[in-house]
Amino acid sequence: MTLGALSDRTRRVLACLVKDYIDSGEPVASATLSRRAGLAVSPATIRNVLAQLEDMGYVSQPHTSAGRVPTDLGYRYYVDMLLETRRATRDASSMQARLRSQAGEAPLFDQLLSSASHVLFEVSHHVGFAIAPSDMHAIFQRIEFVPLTSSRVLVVMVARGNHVSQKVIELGEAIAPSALTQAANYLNAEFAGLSLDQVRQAVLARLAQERTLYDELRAVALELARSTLEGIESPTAVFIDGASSLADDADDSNAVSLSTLRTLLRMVEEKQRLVRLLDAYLDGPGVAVVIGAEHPDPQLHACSLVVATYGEGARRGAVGVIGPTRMHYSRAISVVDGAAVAVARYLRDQN
Amino acid sequence: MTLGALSDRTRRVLACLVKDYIDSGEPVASATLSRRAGLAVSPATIRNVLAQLEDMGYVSQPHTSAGRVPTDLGYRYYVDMLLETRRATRDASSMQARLRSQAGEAPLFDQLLSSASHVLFEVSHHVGFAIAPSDMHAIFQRIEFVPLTSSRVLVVMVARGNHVSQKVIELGEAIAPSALTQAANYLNAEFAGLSLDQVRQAVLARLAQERTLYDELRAVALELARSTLEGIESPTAVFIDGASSLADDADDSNAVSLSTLRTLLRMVEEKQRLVRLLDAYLDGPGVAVVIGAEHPDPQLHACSLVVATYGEGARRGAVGVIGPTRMHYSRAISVVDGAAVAVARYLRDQN
DNA sequence: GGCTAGCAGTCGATACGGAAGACTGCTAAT
DNA sequence: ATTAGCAGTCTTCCGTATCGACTGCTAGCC
Repeated sequence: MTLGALSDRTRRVLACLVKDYIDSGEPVASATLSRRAGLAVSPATIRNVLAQLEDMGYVSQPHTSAGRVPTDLGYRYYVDMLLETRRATRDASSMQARLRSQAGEAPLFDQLLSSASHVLFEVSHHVGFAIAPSDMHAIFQRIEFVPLTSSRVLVVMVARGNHVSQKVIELGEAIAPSALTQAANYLNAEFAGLSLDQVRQAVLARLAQERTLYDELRAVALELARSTLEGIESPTAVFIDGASSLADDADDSNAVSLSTLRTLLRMVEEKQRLVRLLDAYLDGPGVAVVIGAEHPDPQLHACSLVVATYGEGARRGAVGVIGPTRMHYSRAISVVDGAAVAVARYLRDQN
Repeated sequence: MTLGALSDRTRRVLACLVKDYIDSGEPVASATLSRRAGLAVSPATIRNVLAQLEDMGYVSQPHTSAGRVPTDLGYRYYVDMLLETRRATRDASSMQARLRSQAGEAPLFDQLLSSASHVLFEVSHHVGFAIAPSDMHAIFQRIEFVPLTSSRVLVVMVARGNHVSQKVIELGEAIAPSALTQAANYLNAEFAGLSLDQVRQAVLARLAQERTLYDELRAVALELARSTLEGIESPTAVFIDGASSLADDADDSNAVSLSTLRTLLRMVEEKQRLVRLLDAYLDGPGVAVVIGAEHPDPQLHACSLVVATYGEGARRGAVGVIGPTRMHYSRAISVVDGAAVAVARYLRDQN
């Protein structure tokens, strides 16, 4: 469906209708459009146009004597128009400023993402989220062992981009603090610069090779590294803010029903569901919009998703907004785009 | 209001009415009570009793020809009966088992609390939460500095009870990794065993005294410690789970309205509000229940709160459940009590 | 051919009324 | 003190009537 398939006038009518409906939430009448679309034609003419648009599936009537409401396809057309015109006018600087004032000067990566979800919420008035890249492909920078008790160790692992993760390891036997320091030194010297995935493979390979354990220090270090990296891939870090906006959406009877509200709240809790959901959508760079019935999950047919990726290759994460299909798309798109750019810039600056 | 002010029969009628209403959500009729209360009296007699209870403010009628519904005062009486009989029959072991299977073998303190909020939600089907004690009174155990760049340092601080906090510090000038290690050694040797509050005061005092800086190493260490402890008191860690249950409560028209749902969702986001709320209620040990209009905030008049503290003195935190006034109190009370005991036991076991 | 004025037609929203059903409160009897 | 019986009250549910907001269509106009 190319953008040129509709006449210029028809397009303007559709755009005006969608905008009006997004603002008011009420079905839009032909008289209203005749007044506001700036086309100097009578309501009757608009009605003819609307009848065409309805045939093509862009708008629909809740009932015979009501105005028109955009269908998901109508929203889609409108959003595609927005995305088309937007390419020229990106402006990430205001978003970046907001993000900085929210996150502070030297945020950890997690703090940055958390702030991003918050700002996305504040600006869009919908649920905002930010998803970290999978840990597996993070670049190993440093590991540190902090003794808690004689046989229990806190591992702090730093990956490039101020990405910190921590874990407690229970050891079979007591281990001296000095041995821990040496182990950390060994691992830091040996593996810095590799991805966590590569580190894990390398560690396993060496453990298999040097089964003879002629060097006890090295054996301990490798064993510690193995335990640390053991379950690292499973949970992707996800930050969500603005669930309270869903209550506002549920107020409008024609926005979000209680059952979709429940679904969304569940998703906010069980964040990995959101990750799985996004995996299906993310391919190219730039902002993607998924509208209503375009979702595979029927529970989400009342929702739209605006999402953009940041980072490159395997080190890719996403930020975005979830709201009712009747969403202020132009604002959502620009804020999500801005956030993605700002996060990408952060990662680049942290070399 | 002592528990004895009502005759035995009247009390049984009230208890049965509350239980029935909690189960069904419908106003309870005199005929129903006559059947179920096990009192072998006719509905007419029950009606007389109900009229008394209504005069005393324990029950009310939604309208003239409806059954009775407990008032907040009625719930209060019922809950006080529960708390009275419960003292004997505490059983925290099943809760502890659940918690362990959720949190794993060697959880960080934060992980434990997060799991606690989750289990509270799962068992009670209402919003579960867990609040950490204020950081200020945590016992300093160990500090570690991890260099990120030449002038940026990641601080990892461990407090007793597997309580880890981290922060990035931006330094004015470059600092050598070896200096960081020495600084950490110095601080660990000097301050282990003090509360963070005490550490901070000691650090400030020494910085003021030794303004001459004759020992550069020590000056650097103290400065690092100062930066680390600078903003430590502000946010108390709060873990909340089960916001999606609010959607279920909002289904029942007579449970929670959309506006209180909004208020609660806001509280889930802005977690510090919950902390402030609780500060008002927590005094003694054991389970406390706040019902409906007993809340100072009118927005919460449709909600009840079941909460218990763990820990002692200044190192005290809380766990609990929030739900509609029509809540399954007996289950909520026992699960909250169990969780508090389990968390307290964890802290004790971590020496 | 495209545009528009006018008009009949459709459907939701609102208000009203009456019947059914669920309990209660009261009274009088036990 | 308890209870059976009954009148009274209020919600809920349905059907009907009216009002108002739009549309679709047709006929006429540029």
